[in-house]
Amino acid sequence: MCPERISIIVNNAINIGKVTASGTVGGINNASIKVKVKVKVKVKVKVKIKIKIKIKAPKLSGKMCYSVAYLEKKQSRLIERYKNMLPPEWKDPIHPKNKLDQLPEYYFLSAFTHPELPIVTGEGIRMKEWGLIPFWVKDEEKGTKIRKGTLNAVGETVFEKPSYRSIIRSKRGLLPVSGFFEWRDYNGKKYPYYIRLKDHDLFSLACIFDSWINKQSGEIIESFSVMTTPANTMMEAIHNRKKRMPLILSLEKEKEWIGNHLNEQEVLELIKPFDSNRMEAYPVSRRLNYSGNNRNTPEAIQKKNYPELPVIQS
DNA sequence: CCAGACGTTGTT
DNA sequence: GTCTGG
DNA sequence: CCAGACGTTGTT
DNA sequence: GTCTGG
Repeated sequence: MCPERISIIVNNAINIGKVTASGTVGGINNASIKVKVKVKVKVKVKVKIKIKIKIKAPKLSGKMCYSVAYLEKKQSRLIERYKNMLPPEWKDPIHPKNKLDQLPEYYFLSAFTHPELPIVTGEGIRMKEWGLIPFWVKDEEKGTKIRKGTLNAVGETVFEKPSYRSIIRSKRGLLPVSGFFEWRDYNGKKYPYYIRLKDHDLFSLACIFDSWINKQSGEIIESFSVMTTPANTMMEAIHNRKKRMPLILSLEKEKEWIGNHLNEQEVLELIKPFDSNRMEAYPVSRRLNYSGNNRNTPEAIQKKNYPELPVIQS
């Protein structure tokens, strides 16, 4: 129940002590507690002590999804892929609303550059920037700051976080990708892996999105965050102590996710690791480790053999 | 009451 | 170790 | 996530 | 916008 040791420092024997300690608390590993102590001296010997204890559960830490490949150039293919969940007018690929025809192929895109990508929503496919700016952000400076940390949204806590808790109920979307990248830490070296589905088709990363209005300029920024969930066995093997992966939705679940009649429980039901058996992964060039390089080249998804690296199976 | 945070990751 | 930039 | 920097002064 | 800490 109690941390292994707590030290209390009392200043001048009158008031204060503020202590932090960590250990196992109530069965929670690595929980940290903050103890605030108020001491009132009554007589020479008698002391009244007030202790307030706050237990903070450890953060769910996670490895994440910060880079993807998007290799589908043709908007018609994209629309075809998602047509059973798009509004009727979207079933016609030449409808004037469709302005996605200039999409290049993206071999490697880093979320940290806030790329603009097509997001499938209940209203259709809309371009949005990666790195969510919550609607309540006051100014551009704050928005720039906050979006560096909203590239991903932890599935288990998404109904609690101020940045996400309201939009998770109504603004859910899909980021179509060809694959994504994760780094494996082996003998102190970082090896990037390209991960995709065995069928090599486009698949969907679940995301949530928001609109932000710049009050100064009137500009509207549409942005999104990719959901994450605990890793499946393959993603765990790509090691990294983090044990997380992006939320991949199966074909059947895609439509449900972007629909607007799910309650909290039903949304949480969808936030589950994807089946390892349907995924594959292989190492790629360590050139991807350097953001100074132009990483958006076909080499990014080319398999590279590292003799020292044990193979990972799905 | 007001001011400030609001996110992710990382680590021994 | 910890922060910043990509 | 990764790599790379990590200080001060002066100036417009 | 809404919660937390002071």
